[in-house]
Amino acid sequence: MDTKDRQIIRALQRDGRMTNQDLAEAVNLSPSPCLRRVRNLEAKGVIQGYSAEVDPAAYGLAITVFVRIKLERHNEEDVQKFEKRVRLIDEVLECHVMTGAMDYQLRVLVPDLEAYENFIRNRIHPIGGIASIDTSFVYGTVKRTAVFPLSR
Amino acid sequence: MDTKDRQIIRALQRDGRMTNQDLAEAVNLSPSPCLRRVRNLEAKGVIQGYSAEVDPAAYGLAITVFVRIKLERHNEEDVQKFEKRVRLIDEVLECHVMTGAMDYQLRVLVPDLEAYENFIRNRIHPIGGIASIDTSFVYGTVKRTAVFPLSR
DNA sequence: CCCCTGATTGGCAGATTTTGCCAATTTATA
DNA sequence: TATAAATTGGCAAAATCTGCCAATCAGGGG
Repeated sequence: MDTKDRQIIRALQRDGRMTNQDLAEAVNLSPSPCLRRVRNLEAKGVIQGYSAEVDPAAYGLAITVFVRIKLERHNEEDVQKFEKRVRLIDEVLECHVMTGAMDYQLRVLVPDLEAYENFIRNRIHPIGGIASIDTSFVYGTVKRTAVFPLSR
Repeated sequence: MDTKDRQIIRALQRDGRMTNQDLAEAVNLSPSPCLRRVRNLEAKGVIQGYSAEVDPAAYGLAITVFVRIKLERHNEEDVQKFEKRVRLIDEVLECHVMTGAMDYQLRVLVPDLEAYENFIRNRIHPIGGIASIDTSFVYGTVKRTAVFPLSR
C-alpha cells in the first residue's frame, strides 16, 4: 500500500468504471502494471467491490431514515439474534455498532412514511429485546462522496 | 423506470464493473438494448456514478465517526455558511440535514483518535455558530450493502 | 563501489468487450 | 384492426483487457 495504490484507490472511488487505460494514465503507469496493482488490491480485500451510485428517490425510495436502537440486554445470545435478523432485512442498507447512548445505528430506505411504519412494526419490533428506538429522517443531503481523504 | 431498469440497477449495485454482456444476460436482454438502458439511466441521473468500495482500515483510516451537530441560529446566512464549509472538508464523506434534536449528521473518516480531535478543533469549531456536537464512534459494522430493496 | 536478487515495469498480441447502426419485433393508441 | 412509436437483436469496427516476456529499478551483502 504505497502512494500509487492510494492514487489508484481514490481514482476508482471517483469513477469505478474508468477504463484501465485511463486509470493508468491518471496515476502515471502503463496499463499492465496498473491492472496488476488493481487486481492485487482486490485480492487483498482492500478493494471489496464496485457499485453503481443510484438516486434513491428516482428509484422509488423517497425516504432515508437513520434509526438508532438500544437493546434491553447485551448477552451474546440476544446480540447475535438481533444482528442476524437485521442482516436479513432488505430495507436496512447499513447497520453499525456504536459508542454512546444507543447500541446500533441503521440506515434504512423506504418508499414512504407508511412503509416506514410497517418496517418498524413488522421487521424491527418482532425481533424482540429492544429497549428503545430513535428515528431521524433525512431532509436533505449536503454532501455525499465515496472518495477517501488522502491519508498522509 | 420499469422492472427491467430496476433489475439493471440492482445488478450494477451488486457489481458496478460487470461487463455489459453479463449484465444483459442477467436481465434477459441482448447487449445492445441493455447498454442503451444503462446509458439512459446515467443520462437521466438515476445512476449518478460508479465507485470502488474500499476497506477504510486497510487504506489507513481506522476510525469511522458519526457526528451530530446543532447550530445556534438557523438563519439563511449561517446555514449556508455551515454547509458550504462542510462540503470542503475531505474527512466528511456524508452530511445530511436531519429531523430531531440535532440539525446535521456527518459521517467522518480519520486515521486515529488524535486526528479526530484535530478534525473537531481545526475543521468544525472554526466554522462558528455551532451550539452542540454529539460524537458516536463506530465499533463494528453488522451490515453494509449498496443494493436497494426491490420496490414493488 | 559493484554485483546480485527480487520486485516492478512496459510493450506486445490474442481474446474479449463495447458501441453505433439498421432491420425486425413488440407495444401502445386510436 | 391499423398505425405509429418505442424497443429489441444482430452485426462489425473500434476499443479494451489481460497474460507473457524481456528490460528496468530498488535494496542488501560482499
